[in-house]
Amino acid sequence: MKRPLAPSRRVTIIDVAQHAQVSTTAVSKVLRNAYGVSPAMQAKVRQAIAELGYRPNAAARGMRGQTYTIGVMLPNIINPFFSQILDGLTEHLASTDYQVLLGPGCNGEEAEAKVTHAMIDRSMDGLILIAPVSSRAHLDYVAGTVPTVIVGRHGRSRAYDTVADDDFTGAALVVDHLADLGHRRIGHIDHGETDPDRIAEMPNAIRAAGYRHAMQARGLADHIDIASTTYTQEGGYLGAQQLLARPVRPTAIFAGADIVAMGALDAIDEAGLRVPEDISVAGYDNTTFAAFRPISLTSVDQAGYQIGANAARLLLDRIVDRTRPAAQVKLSPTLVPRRTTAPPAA
Amino acid sequence: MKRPLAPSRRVTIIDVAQHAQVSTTAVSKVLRNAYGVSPAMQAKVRQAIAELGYRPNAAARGMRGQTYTIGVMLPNIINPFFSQILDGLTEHLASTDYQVLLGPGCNGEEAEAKVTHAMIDRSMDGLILIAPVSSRAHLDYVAGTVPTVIVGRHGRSRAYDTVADDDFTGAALVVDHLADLGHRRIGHIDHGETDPDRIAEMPNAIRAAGYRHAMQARGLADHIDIASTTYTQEGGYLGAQQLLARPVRPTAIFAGADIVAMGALDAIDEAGLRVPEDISVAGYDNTTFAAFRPISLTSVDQAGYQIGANAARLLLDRIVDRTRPAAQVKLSPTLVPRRTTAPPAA
DNA sequence: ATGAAAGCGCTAACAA
DNA sequence: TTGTTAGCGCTTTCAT
Repeated sequence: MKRPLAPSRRVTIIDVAQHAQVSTTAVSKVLRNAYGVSPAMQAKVRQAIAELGYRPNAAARGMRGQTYTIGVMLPNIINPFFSQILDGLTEHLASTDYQVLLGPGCNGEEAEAKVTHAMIDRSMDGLILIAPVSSRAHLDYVAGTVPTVIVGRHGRSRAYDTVADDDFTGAALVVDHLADLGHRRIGHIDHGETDPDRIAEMPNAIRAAGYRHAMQARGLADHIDIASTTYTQEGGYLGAQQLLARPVRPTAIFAGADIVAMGALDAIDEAGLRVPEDISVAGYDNTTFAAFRPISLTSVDQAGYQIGANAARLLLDRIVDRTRPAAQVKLSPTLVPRRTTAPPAA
Repeated sequence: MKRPLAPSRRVTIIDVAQHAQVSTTAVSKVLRNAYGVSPAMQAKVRQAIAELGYRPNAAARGMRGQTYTIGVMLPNIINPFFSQILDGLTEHLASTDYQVLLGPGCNGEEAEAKVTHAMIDRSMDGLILIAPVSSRAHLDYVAGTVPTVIVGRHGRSRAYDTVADDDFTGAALVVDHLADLGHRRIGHIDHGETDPDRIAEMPNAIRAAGYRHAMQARGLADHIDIASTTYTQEGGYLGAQQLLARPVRPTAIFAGADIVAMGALDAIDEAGLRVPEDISVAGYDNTTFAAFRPISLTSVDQAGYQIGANAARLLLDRIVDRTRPAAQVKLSPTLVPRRTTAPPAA
């Protein structure tokens, strides 16, 4: 650690300029790969930067130009699906000058507002909001203030781009898989939604709609049976209890999320039933634990990595041109059959 | 969204000052709860702030004073243990003016350096580094630049505070649990470490040392058997394969992390053995999935929430007084027995 | 208790 | 192509 002994004042653009015998403007231009710098100048400046170990002060840059920071808001950090999105994002941004910073575990509109405001206050160059629950009004406000991409929500807006997996099709994949196995009484555990905006936009609502539609398409309209709880383990437990208490029990349960399926397994085990012999169970999200051998849960894999990569691409585009028309990217999920689904007992 | 039709320039401290008929200095003081403002001034300014919907520009604040931002570096976002730490952190910081931003999924020294630099470049007021793998030199450099707390690493330094769980004791909890059940041949799967600094500081190395020590303390020194791989599912798989191939097989495996235990279960299942009838398995971290019914893994719970809360407290202290002596907080883990451990076959 | 004014490090407009 | 200069929005002396 070679450092001057002086009370280490941080190296500034002025130090670099003096060291390289050029103007600060020149240094600034080199930093931003801006137009109008001779190769000789480039070399001189880069060398000075390296020699002094200079790093630009992001706050100062932010006062005039960009901060080279992209904010990503996540609903929580435990869902591995988000981790995949993040991988796609960071990998796509790795070759750029942008740094990704995450807004931590928020749930509910208030927390989301706090995080989005914090990011705007910090002059971030662009925002990626993953599965936000905020109102349309808030999303429009955010997108009106800073380039924004919304991930995992189906509503479209002129103000922001969206990237989402096709949850409607994903639900159909599950229904078809179970129906192909011979199931007819296929129940669904849903995350209940009452707000009309949300019913139109939130993935959980789309999955429920996809379930209904697919059941009809398979001629199983009479067997549509939804337990409306929440996308939590507890919700899965309660939802499965409801479904198991029906006069005629379903032979398969489509849980709207893997974590919901975990709760369902609890209830099924408590009821003394076996999976998949007595009842099949499928989840959604293909979370890491779905693949663990003792669980081996049939699930739907969202193209997390691609979602992230697309979001990054759209955001960079929009930072360059804030006026281009909003884009909607929809990606296709795939079914991952495992050992929790099997033909129904004869 | 009532906003002026003008190309919405952001409200600044000058707008507030004019609106409240006071100086910008006064507004600044109110913002920072600084000394020397009359109640009347307070009221006037606060009202103006509310009426204009003013929010301070963090970049501008950072140029002279604080950014009110705390950076948290996480090794990855999928480990639920980190999520608990984060809960403790954010809850402790919720009542303050500080905003937490996360540095995303890094693995390896290079990525850690990138994130820590990015946080320093953005003038963050304090950093919390969770389970960093960087060299002591880099940690000292970071801590010398900005108030820093290191979480989950056992080395101490004058430059930074540390918060860690007592992995040595945690490993003993597992060994004692298994020995109490009657096991003698207890194998361990380790994340191999060669660097001397790391062997002294990294949790995995401490766990291995704790395992050795506890085995000796129970008079089982002859049965110490470590498969040195990595803390991954793959590492667990390979490690268990090694242990199962011994001339005399262990009756219990202590995996250094829950994810490692998942890999071990794969290998055990492949070998046609049952858990816990033929072999017991214990993990470490008490990750969310350990509690899922099909897994039900005996594990060690680290006091994640407390770790986070302590880290936040120490950091705030240090931001106030950068010269106070460094503190080391060590918290106690607890064993969570579940269904993967049982007495050995007779 | 209050305010005027300097300046943090950088970028952008403009001059040369 | 290069350099000069004026701020960006805030905090911090330092007067008053």
